[in-house]
Amino acid sequence: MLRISKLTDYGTMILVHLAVQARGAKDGVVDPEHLCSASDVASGTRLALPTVQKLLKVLARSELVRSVRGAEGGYALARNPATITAAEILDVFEGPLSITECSTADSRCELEDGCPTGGAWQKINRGIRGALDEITLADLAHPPREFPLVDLSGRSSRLRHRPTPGQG
Amino acid sequence: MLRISKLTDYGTMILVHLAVQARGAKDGVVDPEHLCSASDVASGTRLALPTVQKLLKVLARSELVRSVRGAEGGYALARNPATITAAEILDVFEGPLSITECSTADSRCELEDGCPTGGAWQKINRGIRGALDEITLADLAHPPREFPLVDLSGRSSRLRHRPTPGQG
DNA sequence: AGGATACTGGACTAAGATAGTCCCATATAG
DNA sequence: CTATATGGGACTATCTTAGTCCAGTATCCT
Repeated sequence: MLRISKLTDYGTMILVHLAVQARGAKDGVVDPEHLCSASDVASGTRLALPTVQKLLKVLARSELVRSVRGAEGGYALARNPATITAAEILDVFEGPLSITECSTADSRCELEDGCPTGGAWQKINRGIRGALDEITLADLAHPPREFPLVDLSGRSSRLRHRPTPGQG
Repeated sequence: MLRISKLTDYGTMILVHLAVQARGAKDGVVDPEHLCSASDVASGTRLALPTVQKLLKVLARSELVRSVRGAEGGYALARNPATITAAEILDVFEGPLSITECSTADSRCELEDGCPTGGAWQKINRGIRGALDEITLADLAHPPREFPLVDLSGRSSRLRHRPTPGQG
């Protein structure tokens, strides 16, 4: 379905949570240095703690989130949300995005000569990446009313985020 | 990976094969009515016959390919390749594309109120679909030199299509 | 120093999706 | 009637994903 995985979806929620917290959603004080523990994020996003821990570890290894170890430690965005794009987020969780397996490192097209599609998928890739480069984490963290919520299909206009089972 | 499945990739190869055959690649005679049997397509694309049969059945149920049963039967494109978009092809094999599970029919967002991402993914969806609507099957069937083969990653610039195992 | 807190790294398992194959029924040409 | 082909669907092995858990390490505070 050309669909991102649930973990990527959850990871985006986590990033949004961090962005909102840094913006001072809780006490009105803007503090880009504000650290959130994994527990904070889990309760704030209603995701299961182990899952949140796993995803925060991945994020901390990326350039998007920084971490502080030890008591009173936690996680915070490493950069301004306006400079973090959806393309970067997908890269972190799903690797370099490409619509087909070729154009990745281990590409060995055994039908290369017989493959009549040429490089058209690359053009598609560029279009997709272009769309993803346009959206920033700041956009995602905006309150819904800032987006007109254009409904493409006449169905739901919200993300569906299920809490992971086994908690709560 | 935001990656399409192998079957979708194979299905696209099949469509390209049908487009090229109708264009008269074999004997120079343009014949939009030219029927290809599943065996023809399998040998032409070097994909395994059972896989090709399966995919052609899916395609025949869509509006993209028509079929003729019985001896001397086969498959042909139902429409001009220039009117078949990549978005349609993905729809056939992977269902209506949406980057997250919401905005599909069975959407029940249990965190709807707590979900702070608003409708931004919808914007991403629109961008992606826009890119996919720009590419037609005719583009895909063009010889490679018609596309500049812009290499996004400094790696391979061709699709990787592995023949299905179990067929010599 | 020592305990409490909290991130780090990786292993592990269950569930689901995917890829691929095969069988039987049906339709058509000769 | 037979050979050729599509139609529909079941079936299975394999891979990926989702989710959990454990042992290790760093830091704060008393």
